[in-house]
Amino acid sequence: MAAESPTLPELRLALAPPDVEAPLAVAVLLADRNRAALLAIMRDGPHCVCELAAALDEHSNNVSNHLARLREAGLVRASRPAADTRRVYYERNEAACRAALAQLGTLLEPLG
Amino acid sequence: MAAESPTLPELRLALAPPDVEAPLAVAVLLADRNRAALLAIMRDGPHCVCELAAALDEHSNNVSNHLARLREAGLVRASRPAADTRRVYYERNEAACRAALAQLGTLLEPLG
DNA sequence: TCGATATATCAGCGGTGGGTGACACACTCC
DNA sequence: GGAGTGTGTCACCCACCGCTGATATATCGA
Repeated sequence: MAAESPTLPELRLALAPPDVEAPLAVAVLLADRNRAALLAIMRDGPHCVCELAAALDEHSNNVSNHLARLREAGLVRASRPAADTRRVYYERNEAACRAALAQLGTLLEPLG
Repeated sequence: MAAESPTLPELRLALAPPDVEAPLAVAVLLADRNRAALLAIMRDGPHCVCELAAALDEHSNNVSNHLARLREAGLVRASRPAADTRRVYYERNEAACRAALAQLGTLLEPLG
């Protein structure tokens, strides 16, 4: 459904829509205030869901839902430590976070 | 509307919701396929709206709208070059793009 | 076992934002 | 001036997504 223009300036080609799926997926994940805040809070170490929910003043089921999204993307890990088996602690996967930032770099950094 | 939990594990405080406005604004901008693709395409230099619209197979008014959003955020610049005063050429503001990536780094990079 | 706490999952609702179409404006060429 | 092209703006519609409430599961203490 493009506006067809028969004569584009100086016939500039290389006009295939670039593949932005990977950086787009990262941006969509970060484009929510609660998910962004969750990642920011967890920079100082692991936290359980109830802590994070209290910090954000949100229902824990909502926070759990956002954490699941981040976990599916690999940005955070969940564990139930032996010292506190009742709670689930989430922590950042720093390697994955670095990789995600690198993906965004494909949009925001200059070419090559 | 938080799930109030009277006894958080080991009284972990510092539970104020962090300020994520700036990186969030960047992420929201990038979290659209057309805007992400626009930034990616413009890495190889300035393009006019009709070129970009053709590349994305989108209506030019829609592309113009997305470019306006990017321009308001400072990520791109618009100009009407003397060689082709009929068209408006958009180019990336690399300094602003670097700054935007740095903002996202506050979410994805380790603390301090 | 029963109750309480913590987390997870899901259907349904409502607000937000992108696409579309109509229109206005700028510029060039005839 | 008038036609054609390129760009910008806006109201409207609709799909998508986050929040909510209900429910299920897990773990521990009494």
